[in-house]
Amino acid sequence: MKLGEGVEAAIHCAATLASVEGNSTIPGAALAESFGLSPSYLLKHLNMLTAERILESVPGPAGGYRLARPAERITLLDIVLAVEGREPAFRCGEIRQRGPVKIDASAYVKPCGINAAMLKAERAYRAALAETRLSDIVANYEAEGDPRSIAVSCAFVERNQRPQKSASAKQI
Amino acid sequence: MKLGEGVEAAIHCAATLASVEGNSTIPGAALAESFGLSPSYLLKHLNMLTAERILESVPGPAGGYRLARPAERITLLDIVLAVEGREPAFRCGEIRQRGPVKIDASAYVKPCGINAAMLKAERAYRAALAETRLSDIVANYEAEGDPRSIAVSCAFVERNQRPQKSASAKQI
DNA sequence: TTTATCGTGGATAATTTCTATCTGCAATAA
DNA sequence: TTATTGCAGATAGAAATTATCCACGATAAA
Repeated sequence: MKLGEGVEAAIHCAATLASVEGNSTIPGAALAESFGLSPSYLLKHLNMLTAERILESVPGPAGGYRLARPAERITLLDIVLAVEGREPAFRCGEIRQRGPVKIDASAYVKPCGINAAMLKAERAYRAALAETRLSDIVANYEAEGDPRSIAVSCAFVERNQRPQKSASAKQI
Repeated sequence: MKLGEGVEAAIHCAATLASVEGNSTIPGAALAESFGLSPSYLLKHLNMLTAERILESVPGPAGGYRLARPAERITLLDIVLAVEGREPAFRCGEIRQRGPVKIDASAYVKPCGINAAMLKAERAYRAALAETRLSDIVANYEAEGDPRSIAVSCAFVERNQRPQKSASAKQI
């Protein structure tokens, strides 16, 4: 069981974007630099977040990314599913049926109990992720984070956010 | 987020071994054949289960594998951790510190809030897995599984289980 | 004692997934 | 128009997973 490291980057970017004012945006390249990540690859993850309507992108010079809705309505589950995909971690290969003794497929119509138990656990996992909102992450960081680290973050946002004229963004 | 397919095989094997009588064993090759898996690779997973004291192995011509303790005291979590390892799915790479703006490391002594939230979710996942015992899986299968499928399983165990003289098994 | 069966561990290869980069294209503010 | 930015696709490298093979030690049965 493993999560791609893109998840961490995606959450950090979303948390950063939660701090921009109004409908301002931050360019993807700036986000990549602030986390020491390769821009090309980070954009892949940002695109996935955009495709899932978690971020909005504004093209053109002065463009960039911003949250598609308030941080109170974005959960960690939203972000994890956008980056990692919606498929469950456990996929039943129905190896029960793969042995040498072949019987009618109708004997396997009932879902495998093992699969059910694994999916139940994954529901618990997703439920826990769904309980944490992006705004909780930001609030906790602002309340308990080190002042020096917060100062760096605020300075970064100040320096890179770009106000947008209208609320227009990419409509898919 | 993904689980290796060895997990499914491991759980099925453990469930099968839960049906053998007394201290009898089943050879790994027989288990592999019954699930249509490559023997060489399945044995790797069985070895991990053995190393984690979930299975016991008996060498020699009449040897094989059996549960190391009653199915009531084996949970899905035991098996998943044995096969997939104990490391959490989310590993915080502390990308907060990787940007161009370097400040003292003491600013990052507090654990990342994102990491805490992800680990909390994983605890929920593991707790759910720990609630399901191997005996539950077997009982559910015997109660609700298709009779034809159960007949095949029982016949397989009958055909391949091998009584052992003593309770001796590999002592690591 | 000999032999055949079985588990163990290491080495190795094939396959897939993840990570990373590059390039051309579309959109848009200046 | 021009420069900046996001977007999509192709591609390649790295790493993990999956799979196979072989030599070895242990052991029950002949």
